[in-house]
Amino acid sequence: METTGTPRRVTLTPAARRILGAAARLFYERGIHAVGVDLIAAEAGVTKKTLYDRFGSKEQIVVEYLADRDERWRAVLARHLEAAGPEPAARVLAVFDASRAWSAEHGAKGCGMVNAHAEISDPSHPAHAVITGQKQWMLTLFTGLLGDDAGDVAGRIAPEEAGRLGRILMLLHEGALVAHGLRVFADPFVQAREEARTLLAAAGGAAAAR
Amino acid sequence: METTGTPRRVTLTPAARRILGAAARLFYERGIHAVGVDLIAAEAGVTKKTLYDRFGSKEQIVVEYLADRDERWRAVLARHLEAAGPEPAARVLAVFDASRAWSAEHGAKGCGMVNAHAEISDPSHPAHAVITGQKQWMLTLFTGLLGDDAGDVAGRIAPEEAGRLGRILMLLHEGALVAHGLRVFADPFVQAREEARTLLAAAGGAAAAR
DNA sequence: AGGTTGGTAAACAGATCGGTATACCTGTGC
DNA sequence: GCACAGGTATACCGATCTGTTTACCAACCT
Repeated sequence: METTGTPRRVTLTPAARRILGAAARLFYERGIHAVGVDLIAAEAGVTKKTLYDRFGSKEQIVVEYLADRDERWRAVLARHLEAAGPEPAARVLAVFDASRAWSAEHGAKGCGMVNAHAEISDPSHPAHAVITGQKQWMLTLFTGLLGDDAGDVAGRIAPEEAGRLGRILMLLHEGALVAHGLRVFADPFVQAREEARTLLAAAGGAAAAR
Repeated sequence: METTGTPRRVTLTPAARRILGAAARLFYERGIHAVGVDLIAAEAGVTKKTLYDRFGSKEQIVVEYLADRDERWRAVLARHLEAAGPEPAARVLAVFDASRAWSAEHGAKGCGMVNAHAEISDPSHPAHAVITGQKQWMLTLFTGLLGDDAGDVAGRIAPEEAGRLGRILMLLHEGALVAHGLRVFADPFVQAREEARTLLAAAGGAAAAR
């Protein structure tokens, strides 16, 4: 599973790192349009000139923010997947565990990609590809965990069934992100994980019986 | 099922109606912060003075936009529920049908409430209550359709099970809204509806067997 | 010794933001 | 006959927006 994209268009000097850190926090908490570059510079303890020397434009900071957030999420996810072992069911459940841990620390307002998408109308905006890219990647992850990437392990299921089940898992996962961000009810990731477990047990049972 | 809230803080003169219509379209398509009052007034064919005479502030237009969108969604939903008849399972599936129809016409960018929430950081903002109110109402709807509101019809299930299943349906529904808005895959409402049907069949079967 | 890199400090530019003010017009109800 | 509600048209306000400019400084690499 390669970590595609993110060729890092910007050299991350110490100041640039502080800018990106401040921007990430502010963009996520208050929204992209609501945060000005002056505020980002002030919070990073940096002058506006430095900010524009490093990033060139606010738009570029937005792209870098999203790409960086995606990268950090995938790193957290990779750790959970590694700890889960080779069984498809365990690996799928590990995704929900990873999301629960991630959201507890960085997800008080739900999915940063979905939130950014709400503020970006232009589909040709470079951030748009980062956003939809992550969602596509997550869908491929779910279906891949159940099908192709499962290898010859017990619990692997047929491709068409992996596609269908992967999409359902995707819906549960996205729903949990929203429910968490809007505090619809407590512990949505646990709820989603439990449902995923039931689904996998049925599918795995059927696969084992086949 | 009462349509609570929305006491309409504003007298809807013809001009005000055009303002609200233009604001609704622009806010949803481009985001709230990205749209200025000058643009709203211009699109509505109205002067800024009229706009401020009717609504008093942009914030008020935002609140009215969300409350109105919520109201119109509930009207569409009510029609679908009415056509579905008294059986809980049919009524739950009707929610997904309603969302599919609604999203095909007004949902190209996903859930307007979730998108607005992404732009509003202040929890004391009057729009915040409208947003979380709708989500809570939807959760109550799902659990109610399966439990209390089901009356003495066949297919009614135990309260704790209605709560659990209602939350799962909520996750599927929110996930489908996101998947639709970000075009993660085709026809997410159909996918969610199919899964809901499977879940309801299992729960209803268990209830019937009890 | 000297150029390059990564900074600070601070002023500035042009546009746009939400919101207000003044003057004038028109239909309706009493 | 006349006030009033609901408008148009237009100019204006201070604040904030993204982005630029000029001047100076310290560290590092050759």
